[in-house]
Amino acid sequence: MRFEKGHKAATKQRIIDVAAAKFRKEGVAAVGIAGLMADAGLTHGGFYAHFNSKEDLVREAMEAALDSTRERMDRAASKDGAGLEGLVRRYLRPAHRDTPEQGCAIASLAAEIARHDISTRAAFSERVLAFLAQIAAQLPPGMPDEAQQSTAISILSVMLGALQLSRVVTDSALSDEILASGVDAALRIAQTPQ
Amino acid sequence: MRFEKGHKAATKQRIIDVAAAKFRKEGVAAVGIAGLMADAGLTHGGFYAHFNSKEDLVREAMEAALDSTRERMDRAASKDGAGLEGLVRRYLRPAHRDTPEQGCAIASLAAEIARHDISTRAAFSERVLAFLAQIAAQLPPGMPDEAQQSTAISILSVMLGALQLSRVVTDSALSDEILASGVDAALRIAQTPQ
DNA sequence: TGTACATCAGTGAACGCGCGTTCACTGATGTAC
DNA sequence: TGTACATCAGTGAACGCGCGTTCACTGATGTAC
Repeated sequence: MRFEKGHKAATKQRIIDVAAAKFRKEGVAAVGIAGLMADAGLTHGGFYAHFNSKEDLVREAMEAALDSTRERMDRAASKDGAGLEGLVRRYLRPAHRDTPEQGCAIASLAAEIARHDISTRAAFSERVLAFLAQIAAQLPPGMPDEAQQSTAISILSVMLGALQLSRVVTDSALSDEILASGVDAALRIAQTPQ
Repeated sequence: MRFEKGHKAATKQRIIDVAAAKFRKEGVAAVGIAGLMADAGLTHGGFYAHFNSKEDLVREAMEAALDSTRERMDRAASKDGAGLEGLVRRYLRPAHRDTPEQGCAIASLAAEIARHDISTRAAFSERVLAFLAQIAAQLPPGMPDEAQQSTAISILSVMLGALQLSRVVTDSALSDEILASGVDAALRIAQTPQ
């Protein structure tokens, strides 16, 4: 063979990683195959040796992005027993707002993915459920199961909404205030009995 | 003149209305000038008699969309003294989830607009502030000003986040649950003292 | 009142460009003899 | 050990198409004489 064993798989992973960053930063529709492949150090023709279509890459890149964000959130919650507060503060910090290319793909892509194929949305949904389970695991003990699910949904909603608002507004003081308000609200939702 | 007085202004308004719906339904990047003009009953060449660029239309259509949504929310809050609960329930009802083309452009377009020109984002910001003021006006009396602003931000965040989540998940029971959880959380945020 | 001309919203061909996708080809390596 | 061939990841030209934008033109009307 021309290439060492595992070379093709490594190339595919590189394309996925580049795509996961570009999609989050620029939006799926704004990213072209040629530019993407160039960023991965390849020419566009080789793309279809790795993926059947752009939509296939969208699904795989979005899965990779969401999995990596969830792992980061897990670490933020575990570190020093920081729990839900650690997770929420990590999610709603300025560094996350300012680096969407490494950030949560729900915040950067949910509205766009909602207009994609059902199969892409299904894969997205699966990851949303994983996020919800992760948040639920950090809730105060003694909460009934349905209340846990509902509370986790509300916390994820406020995190998403606040991150997006903080990214779109042009007043940086307001943007910071949005992040801070999101943290407060998320923690209050976790504490308030249903 | 070939056309009655006000004809050109009416045509421009028609283009804006069509664009406001298409952008919200399909995303800005996915909407082309030619298709847009065809939907307005015109040919694409005439577009630049009304707008300097697509970006100009994006700004105007987004403004129109946000203003109309805010008016609807105002009516929902005023009707029968429904207040904040009326507003939130209207925002997070299945009909809103299912008709993004007539719905809130913050939910459908915030992430995409965050990647646009600063001037488009500034116009967007202005409307976000108007939404926040509108929500603040519905909060229980006696809340300090900063708490009002912070609470309004959190309520808007949870409404946005929940609407987007409800649109992207593929399980319709979960989607309904997300809307219901969003309503609960928004109302609890309004009631909880800071 | 009748004719010539000015106006201008809208038309449609054309511009260069990038899109997603296909495909014949390249060329460095491993394998067969 | 040396040569011929098979493999296959990656290349780059080409496909039809739609993009945003420009521009010479149309043609129905209002105005000037």
